[in-house]
Amino acid sequence: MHEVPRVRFAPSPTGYFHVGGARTALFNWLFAKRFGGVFVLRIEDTDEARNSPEWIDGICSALEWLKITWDEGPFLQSERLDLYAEAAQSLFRSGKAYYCDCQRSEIDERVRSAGLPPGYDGFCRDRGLQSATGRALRFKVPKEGETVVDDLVRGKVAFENRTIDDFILIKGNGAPLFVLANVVDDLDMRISHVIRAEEHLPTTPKAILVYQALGQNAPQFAHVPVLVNEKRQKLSKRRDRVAVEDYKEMGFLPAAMENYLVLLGWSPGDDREFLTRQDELDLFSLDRVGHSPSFFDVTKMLHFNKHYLSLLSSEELLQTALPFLEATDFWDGTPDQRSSFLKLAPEISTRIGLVSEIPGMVDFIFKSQLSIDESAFNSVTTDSNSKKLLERSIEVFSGLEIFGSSELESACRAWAEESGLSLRKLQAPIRVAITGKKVGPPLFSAMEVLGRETSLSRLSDLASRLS
RNA sequence: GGCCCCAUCGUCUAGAGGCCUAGGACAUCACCCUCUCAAGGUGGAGACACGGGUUCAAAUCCCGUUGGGGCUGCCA
Repeated sequence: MHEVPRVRFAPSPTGYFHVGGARTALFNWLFAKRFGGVFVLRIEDTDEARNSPEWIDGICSALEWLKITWDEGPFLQSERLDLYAEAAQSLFRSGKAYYCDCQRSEIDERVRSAGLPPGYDGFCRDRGLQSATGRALRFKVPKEGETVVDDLVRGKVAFENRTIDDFILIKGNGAPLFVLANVVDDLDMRISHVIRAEEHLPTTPKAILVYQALGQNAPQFAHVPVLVNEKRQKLSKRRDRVAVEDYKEMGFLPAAMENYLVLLGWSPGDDREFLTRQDELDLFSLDRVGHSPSFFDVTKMLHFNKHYLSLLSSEELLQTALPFLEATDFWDGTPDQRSSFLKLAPEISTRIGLVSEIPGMVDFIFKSQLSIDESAFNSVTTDSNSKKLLERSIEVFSGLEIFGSSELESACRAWAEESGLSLRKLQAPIRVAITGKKVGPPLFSAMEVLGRETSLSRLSDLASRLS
């Protein structure tokens, strides 16, 4: 490569930022950064009817969340309309494009009665129409020959020109269609590699034809496979859960999402799966991108999330948990609360799959009034020994010099020994009394964090509720 | 309908003619570990869509079939 690559990510702001878009952006970013290149962010908002400016912020913040940074942009196509108009005029003047006043219904009618395949029939191709309001500008596709896309991931893909309709360059309202806008911008922004989803492959010969008509060289293309749902259909905003924002709110870590996404359609070639950003940078290449669509499997992404969660330090876990804690009614972020959280953090990081599970895992420490799960409470009441065990536990724990997890544990083990009960059995009602749940972080650590006074009072609280 | 793409365990994939009795990971099952639950460990089940070629040899190359998907818009 003689020059540093310049790539672009060009989403259209028609909804929440899509996981498929995130993967495309990531591939672009990795490709550019691996070779010291430039990543351009461009917003394709030429269709007024479908775009909404508020989605742009969402796209940018999702990219930032994933640490996919752009070097140039965001450029808005809506602010570059004169550039497209200029290119369109030059195409018209050189006879490479023509004006058309056909309505869709007229075209359909003609095509249907002539028994032609759906598409434009070239009705205005030789009518010599001049520019007028409401008239669209169409590209005059050569009748002969073929246009070859030399794709970096799929190889050469040939399209016969006669199968390509005279497509629209400028709409009747004067706005450009994406093919034109894309070509003009990619030229203007000196884009060297267009890396995008496979769904764009069929429109690529059109773009190439426009480059040729403009007397310019086309960039290199690389079409990466699409992401599909469980029915193997392209992920869609309407029917599938695709918003990056949603996954963030569910409690996925950006590093986990990135690691999962990079493996969708690409692999490093060996058995490694956990990859750091640096690994990805060292290893990513377009020739290792696969050719078939990948199912976006949240279950596997959850596995990556667990892994990255378990890697966090206590302080990091607190930081990532904060937005979720602050949404609860028991967290007020006092130094005491923070230090309690930090003490228990190592015990919870391997017990959660999502950051959003953290509040439910630690609430018992912070709630002044413990609520006991119905099923947990039932499990205690159905065991006739529970009350005795709880009362005895108070005696055992009260005698402790130090209320620490190892002291609590040894005391329980000794008690289990003398009573002939298993530790498993013995701790069950205590756990419910302390945490209000049947499962949770290790009991003795939980009690240590909670402290002697609160622990003992919770034990007697539950004991007194039993007959 | 036309054009184009794709095809290895349920899923993500490794595999670029002999290393394949097809490897790994997720999910799943069993066991171990264990104060609950996780985590971790060990093991099990589980795939080259089909049919023809080419070749001494094919998951790998070619053709076809089947299946899936995308595009076919004055959306991107």
